[in-house]
Amino acid sequence: MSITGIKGMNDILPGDIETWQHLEEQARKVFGAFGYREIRVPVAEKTELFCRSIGETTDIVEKEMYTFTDKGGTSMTLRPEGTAPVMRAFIQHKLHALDPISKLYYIGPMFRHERPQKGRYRQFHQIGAEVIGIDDPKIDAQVLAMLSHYFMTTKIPDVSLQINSLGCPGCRPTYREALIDFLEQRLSCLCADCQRRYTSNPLRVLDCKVPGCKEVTIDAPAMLDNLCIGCEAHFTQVKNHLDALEVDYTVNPRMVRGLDYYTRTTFEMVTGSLGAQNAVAAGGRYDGLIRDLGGPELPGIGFAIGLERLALMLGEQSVLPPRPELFIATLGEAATNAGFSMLTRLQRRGIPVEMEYTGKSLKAQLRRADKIKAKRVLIIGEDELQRGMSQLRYMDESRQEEVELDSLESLLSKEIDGA
RNA sequence: GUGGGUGUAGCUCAGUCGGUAGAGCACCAGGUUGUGGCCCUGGUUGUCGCGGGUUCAAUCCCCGUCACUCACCCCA
Repeated sequence: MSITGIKGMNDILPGDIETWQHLEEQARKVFGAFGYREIRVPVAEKTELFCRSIGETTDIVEKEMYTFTDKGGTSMTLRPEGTAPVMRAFIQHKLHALDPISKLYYIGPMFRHERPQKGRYRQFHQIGAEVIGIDDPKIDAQVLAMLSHYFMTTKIPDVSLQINSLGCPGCRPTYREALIDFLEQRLSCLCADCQRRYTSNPLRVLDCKVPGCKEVTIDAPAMLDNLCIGCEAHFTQVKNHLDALEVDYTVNPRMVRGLDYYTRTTFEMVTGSLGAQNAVAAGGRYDGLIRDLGGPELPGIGFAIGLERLALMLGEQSVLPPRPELFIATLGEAATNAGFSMLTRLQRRGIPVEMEYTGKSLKAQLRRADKIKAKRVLIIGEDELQRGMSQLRYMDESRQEEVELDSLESLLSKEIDGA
């Protein structure tokens, strides 16, 4: 039995990779325009970083982390998400001392030991963005405007933005108590999962899909009705700015987050076309995280986009691979050697050129040229070579003309640059 | 961690009410002693996921196992 890859960790092959490159290029372009710069951090961190940031009692920390001890006895973990490592780097290198405002983005793999299914894998990829140092509601709106714009430019179909506010350490505990009181009276009506959630994470009961639970919680107190004055004002302004920027959204008062560090504004980009995995991007504000990790008292907001999910939505092979500008077909050893030199010369000029190396029939060479969708084919035969000529065939138009070998390079350069 | 589905050619799948397998696509060659896409002809490729059981005989039935997949939980 040959060796196979690890469950839930996938290869991205040529043919699919073009879609990924497109998604990444668009992100660099869009995020760059909004003033974000890339940061690269390691895939592994000390385990403690994730325990402290994500929350000890979250599913991620309790059962989904790839944690191991290295030879020096340090407990390390393959990052399950990107925000905590970026904040760690931000604090460690004191980036706030250089500039009070940081806008950062990252692209890379994350790891969670879950049971794989459609759109959910053990190694998955995220594009994330973070803004540190601004708590103005305008930045919340701008982050959402950028996220929406990214989805628009990448032509991801059927997504909608949902927003909510989770309050702050001032108002959330009060609300939580009120919710627990409400649920306590109706505990027997809740599903088994929700009875468990009641103690572990009561807010999650609001997010339950079981019809019975939905019915019970229909009259439950909502976070949005219990925000403190500051959070209330912040959320209102976020909505006003979103309206002004013409960003479409709906308020979903039941949206909850899986990570403990979120405060105030939270949001998800959701779709109906991915089965159970309806979130393709998610994020929110985390005003206490940097301080909790031992850094300065600075607010932050950010999001992460799930690349596998976007690629699934766009469809495999949705982005075509680049076409070779030229395919060199030759007949006879002398012509083949001349063609091989020509091939390398053109490639050094940066022009994508291919040829057939193994002396097959002209028919076979043209078949291959057609298969790889070469735009042109250069045919060099014995007699042409002696006259210093060649046939340049334009495949899409099924026509060809005789050109001097010496003038080919300049001709090609002109045609390709002119296009 | 729990439950369902599926494992036959590189891919998508058919099939044998138990007698060791086929199609389409793909690939290769020829039809055109030097010209692609369409068409025609021919050709290559399989431990029928793995292990055990029943049987004269198992790819097919039974048991186990592994893999993939979807869903629950949770999440990007």
